[in-house]
Formats: sequence, C-alpha cells, structure tokens
Amino acid sequence: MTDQDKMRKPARVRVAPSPTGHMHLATARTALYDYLLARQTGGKFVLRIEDTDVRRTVPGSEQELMDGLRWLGLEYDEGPDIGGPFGPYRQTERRDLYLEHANILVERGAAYPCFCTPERLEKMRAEQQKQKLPPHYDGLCRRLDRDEARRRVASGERHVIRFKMPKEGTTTARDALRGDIVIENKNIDDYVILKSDGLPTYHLAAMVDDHHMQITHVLRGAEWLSTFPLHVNVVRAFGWEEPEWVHLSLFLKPSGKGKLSKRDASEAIKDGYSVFVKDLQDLGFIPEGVLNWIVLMGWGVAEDDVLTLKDMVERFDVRHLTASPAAINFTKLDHFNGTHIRLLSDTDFARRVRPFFASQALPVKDEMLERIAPLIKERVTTLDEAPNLAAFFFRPEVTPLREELTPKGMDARLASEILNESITLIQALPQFTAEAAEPPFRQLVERMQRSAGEVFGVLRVAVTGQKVSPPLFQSMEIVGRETVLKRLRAAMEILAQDS
RNA sequence: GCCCCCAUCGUCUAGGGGCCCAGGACGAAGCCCUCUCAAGGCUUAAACUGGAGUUCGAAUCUCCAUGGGGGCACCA
Repeated sequence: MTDQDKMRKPARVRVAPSPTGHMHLATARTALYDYLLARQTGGKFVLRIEDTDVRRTVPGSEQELMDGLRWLGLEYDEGPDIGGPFGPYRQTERRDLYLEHANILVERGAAYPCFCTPERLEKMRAEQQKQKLPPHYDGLCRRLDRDEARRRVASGERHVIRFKMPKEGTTTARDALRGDIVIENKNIDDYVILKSDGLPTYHLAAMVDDHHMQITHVLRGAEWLSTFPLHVNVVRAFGWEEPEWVHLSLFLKPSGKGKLSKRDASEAIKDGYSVFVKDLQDLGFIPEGVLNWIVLMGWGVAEDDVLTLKDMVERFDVRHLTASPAAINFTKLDHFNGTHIRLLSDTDFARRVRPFFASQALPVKDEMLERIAPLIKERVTTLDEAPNLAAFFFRPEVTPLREELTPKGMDARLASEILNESITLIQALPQFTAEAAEPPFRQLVERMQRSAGEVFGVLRVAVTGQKVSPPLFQSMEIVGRETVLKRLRAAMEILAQDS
C-alpha cells in the first residue's frame, strides 16, 4: 500500500443485488471488491436490496444473499436486517423518495410523463425493427404540451415518467478502468425511470440511493456500461456529485464463449461445481477458497497468489482491476480450495467437515475427527470428499472385497499369511502407535521377501476396506488395536471362503 | 441492424516505451519423494490477434482491420 492509498478518504461502497434468485458468483465478487475497498480505507460496506421489480422477486432470496455474504466473511456495516444511518435499505421501502425525485426532474423539464400503452410501444418497436431502425421511443409524449400532460396526470391517467435525453451533443462519462466513454446523445433512448406502478426503474432508484447513501464508489458489472451515459445524465440533472464509477469485467462461461447462462449453471452442478454461492457451500467449498478464486478473476497479482482476506485488504487496488471479461475456471477453484483447506488448523478443519460426516449419518466423535484431520486435510479438495476417505474410522466394521485383498500378484494364501503374521506382530507390540508399529512391519516385509506396497496394500484393504486411504500406520493407530485386530481376522475369514 | 466495451500461454493474469528472446498461477507432461491416494520439491512445453504508423527503440502509444463480449424492456 502506498502512502497515498493510506491517506485515501474512507470509501462508502454498496453491493446492490436484486432478490430474484440464487446469489451468483458475480455478486459475490462485487461484494468482495466493495468490502476490500471499504476495509482498506476505513469506510463502510453497505448492502442494499434492489427489489423494485416486484414480479421477479423470489421469496427467500434476500435471506440467501445475506447468509451468503456472511458465510463468505463479508460482513456488511449497513443493510436491511441490521439497519444503519441511511436506511431503509430495501428499495420498495423507499418509494416515496423516488416519486419525489421523479417529480423534481419533471418540474425541471428533465423528464416527462408518458401515457403510451405497452401495446403501442410494442407496435412501434416492431415497426422500427422492420425498417432496421434502432428501437427507441419515438418521443410522442415528449412533444406533449406540458399543461395538458399535467392535467392528464392529475386526472389519474396511467403513465410512466421518462428521462428526457438531450437529442444533440455527446455525453462523456468517466470509468475508473476505461477512462472517458463518449457517446452521442441521440443513441440513448428516453428511458422509463418511474414505472406505472409508481416504483422506479434501476436508472432512477440506484442514482437516488447512491446519492442519498453517500456512496463514493460504484462498483457494478460491465453490463451497465451501455446505460452508463444515461446514469451520468440523471445524476447531473439533479446537480449531484458523481461517485467514482467502476465497471467490473463480466464472467464468461468456462469455454470463454458468452456469458454465464442458466443452462451453464445446471451443467456445472453436474460436475460438482456451481455459480451459486449456496451450492458451493453445500459442495464442500470453503469461503477462503472461493474468495481467493474470485478475487483473481478481474484482478491480478504478480506472484504469491494464495491470499487471505487480510492479504487482499492490504494489496487490493481498484485501479488495478482488469477491464476484459474472464472465463470462469472451476479447476482453479479446486486448487484454491484445497490450498486453503490445508492452511486450516486441525481443530478448524474438524469443525468444518463435521456436517459432511453428519449428513452421511456417520457416528462422528469430535475427538477422533480432530485426530484424523491432519491425515485427510491434505487429501481433499472439497470438504464433502472427507467422509469417503475417512468413514472407516467411524464405522463399527468395514467390508473389504475379496478381490481387493488379492490384487494381481497376490493369492489368498499369501494374503492370509500376511494378515496372520500381522496379527501376531500387533499383539506383540508394547505400544500400538504408528511409530512403534512401522519398524517391525518393515521387517516383516523383508522376511516375507515381498514389496512394502504389496504387504501394506493387503493390510490397508483389511483395515480400511478401501484401496485408497490415509497413511496406514497412522490410520491403524487411530482406529485402535482391538478394532484393527478384529478387522484383520474378519478379512482372513473372507479369504478363507471359497471364491 | 445500431451503440458501447475488450484483446498477453488452453484458462486467470503480471506488464504503463528500453529492466521482456515476456514473469506468476491453474491445467498438462516428465522426474524426485513414497505403503495407496494426495500433498510437497524440481523441470519442460505453452502467449504479446493482424496491419499500418509514432519513436533510436513498442506487448506497452495512435489509427484501421479482425475477433470476442455486452446492451438496445414499465428487468436489474
């Protein structure tokens, strides 16, 4: 961090999702960048719910948003459930404010009521398409006499409010990553800013709220770039100071072709991935991994790319964000998740995998979970893999397969002999620890003139019921002498049966 | 169709005129370690979209082309 950064004044930033479905990765990333900027400057991170499209609002999604942010560790300072000095933080609860502001614009001649019906607009657009013209509002009500318009509004006629874009000249809007964006005003439509249900559209609501909530930096997706000049015009029509605008790069589907769609979402989940935060949690990803993954999609560091939230706060710089779209790469998520799992303390790891054992109806004991933690920590990329690897620790008995006890180069007689010798050996051990058990077992391998892989392989299958497991001797120690003996004898019985 | 944005290894990226025959990470390949699987260590392959400028010098600046992406709702 440079001295200049340290002296930067506290930023007020907001993440402003719509409660219309599951919390998406892109929302998480915007929230993360917001959070980093706020923490870095000693500012505030605000959650605002943009629920002005009542029809699209999905019950429960607001809660999912809040839960998701907290799960990620992105605690917001102001929001609908915790309040704050600039509330309310749900747009439907601020409707009077928008109405008032729409009226200010109308009075200033910067906006006008429009009485056109949806049917007329649809016909108009169809006609324009046919003539290969840009589908824009034709300005019928823009030309209406103001007094007449006022009378019709007063009489209760159904209408919307449109923003009156200048027909001449250009608008220059400044994006922090792209510099000045210049567009000819005639290319911008007279957008509806207040709908006939009295609720605002994004174009009004977001501008009004960002101003009143004293937002200093607006971080949002690049899909807003095309209406950016409109927004700048709205802000200027009010005479307000503009925030710093930062349009974040879009996420592309893993192939890099096109942005993420609903169908990609269902494809991903089949492979054990998801673009939704809640799913990621259920799939066994940990917040540290997810955060590290998304923070680097749109931002880069020269080296040392394993970052904790604390590291990110220290090193983040909005001006170093990338403007180009990024294809999401789930393999990289695996990598970061595995890396951060290994960074967890045994106690922390045990606490976090617990639910995944519990959901498999395994009788987990916390004490044992913590002992096996170091053994499985480095063998999983997601928490949900842990039960597969370590269920044998908790099961009363395991069921080794005969063919796995006798892989190629091994017959039942030899396998039985190994098991039998092992039983004798284990019984003779003064202490049943990995340390004490390994040397005599190595001697056994030599005596039998087999390879360690062969001998330990048979034992592994007998003790764990698996061909792949954590290290044998440490596993046996945790399973315990009596249980190990019992399992070895059971394996011998399986071998004794005719195949 | 119109408008806007973007362009470095397969992917995410570092790079801001000479430090770059381009660095890191994921993934891939190989080797080492090794009781399985991992983890870890080492190594290798892999990119400046093209063309014109500007300049002593361009991955870096300008223009054009091409490619990719986004938008064109009383959705956000």
